[in-house]
Amino acid sequence: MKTRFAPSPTGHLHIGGARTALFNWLAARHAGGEFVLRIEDTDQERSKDEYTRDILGSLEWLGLDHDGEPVYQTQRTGIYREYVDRLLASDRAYWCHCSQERIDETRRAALESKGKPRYDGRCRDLGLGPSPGAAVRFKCPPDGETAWNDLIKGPVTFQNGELDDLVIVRSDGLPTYNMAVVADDASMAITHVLRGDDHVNNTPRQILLYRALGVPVPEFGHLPMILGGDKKRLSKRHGATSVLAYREMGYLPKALVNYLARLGWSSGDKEIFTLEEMTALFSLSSVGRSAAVFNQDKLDWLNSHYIKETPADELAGLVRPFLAREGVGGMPDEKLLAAVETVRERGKTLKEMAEKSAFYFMDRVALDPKAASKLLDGGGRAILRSYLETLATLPESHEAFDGLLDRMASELGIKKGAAAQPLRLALTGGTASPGLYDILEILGPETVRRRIGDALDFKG
RNA sequence: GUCCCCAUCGUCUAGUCUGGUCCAGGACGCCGGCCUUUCACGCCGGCAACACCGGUUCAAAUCCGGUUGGGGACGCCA
Repeated sequence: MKTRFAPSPTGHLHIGGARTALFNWLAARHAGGEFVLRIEDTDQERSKDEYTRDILGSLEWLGLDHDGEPVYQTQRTGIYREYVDRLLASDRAYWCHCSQERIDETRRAALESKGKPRYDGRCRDLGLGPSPGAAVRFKCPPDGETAWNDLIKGPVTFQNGELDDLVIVRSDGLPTYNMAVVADDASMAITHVLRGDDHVNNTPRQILLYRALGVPVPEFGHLPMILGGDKKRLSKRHGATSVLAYREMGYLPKALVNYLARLGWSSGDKEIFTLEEMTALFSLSSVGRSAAVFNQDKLDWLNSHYIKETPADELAGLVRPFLAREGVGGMPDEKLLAAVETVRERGKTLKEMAEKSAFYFMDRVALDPKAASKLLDGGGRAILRSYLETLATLPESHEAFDGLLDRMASELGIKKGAAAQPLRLALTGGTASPGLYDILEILGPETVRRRIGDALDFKG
């Protein structure tokens, strides 16, 4: 088995493309076959190198390695020329001199009369030759039907009469998508073409092209679309769609891959999969046929799961750049590690973890005004002063802090929670945080004293 | 408009091929409780679906037909 992922570098690699790549990768790896990458850059207008880099970087981040070097369509024009010549020579294609205006007009008229917009075949039997501005069209059989057994959808049939004579070489000499894909997949010996559902209606045209060329037709499998919450095809207006945007938001590649795999594919009740497990279990026959709605809550859950599993030192290294974005850095590894551990179960993303742990590393924390006005009244300040006194007598160890809250509460005759909140506010600036004993230990006596002092000085 | 495809909890899905074991299972989310120094984590419990109509059959989520709904495609873009 040989599969390929063939994105066009006209935008960032998005969620849908990533899943297509993943399924191609899984199918190939499961079968011990090859997975190759082909950059479909024949659209001179919109293709950009930065997008190619984005696609390559995204796949690498996801851990989807490809065999061999990526193939670029713009470097294969000789191959296309060869295939087109064969079609021309065998009278399966012809030169078309129709102007863009005439074609547009025909289409407009067809749409107006509620028909299917299609080329009327004016140049089909004119025996025209090449000329500047001319295009080459494929002679589509007017009768009969073209069918295939889709690996995911099952049997699909199209009446050839529905198809028209598609352009296979544009007037600029470059092949169009359908021609290039067929020439490439044929010459690269691709055995299984797995792509988005939006390509089903290209498939009969391509099969016709394969047959006209007299080359083996590969197997086809069309993956259901990924939709947004409104059940419309996932797009920018649904929020982040590019793979790298998810990296920026603090998602782990394992989580994204796991999520994407479960979008359309399943293996019984299993939800958590490593790439290795997916590879072992993957089967196109267990890929669903209906479109799936992208659900970030579930992605978040998976991300939390993988965050919980990540070894401490690795996790600390992953959070560090996010902390830098929060404006803190230069902390010793040991302190970073301890701090990150306290937020490991409190953040759904690396970004959230950084946000929740930044207070450890700031010179001064800004007190949440609402909480301050509520907690730093006379009583609250008295509690803080008690902490100052008590803490001064304590050795700086976690064991020493043990039970501190209980002692303070009984000493002051208040509830444990009431004793904790003013201190939490002073130390972290807010009312929700990791455990106070951990914070006391990580912050150290000097910082603790200073922050309590700052809170006592706070003027609402 | 034409063509193609799809249809189980709010969402992802198991079950559909090989009808009965499914008054439909799991997961996310949601709700309630427990734990608790806050927030989380964790644990326990709960709500929640076979789109509709006909047919076949002793029996249908599962097979057939239709309806409705949804998606996709109709480029010298890919």
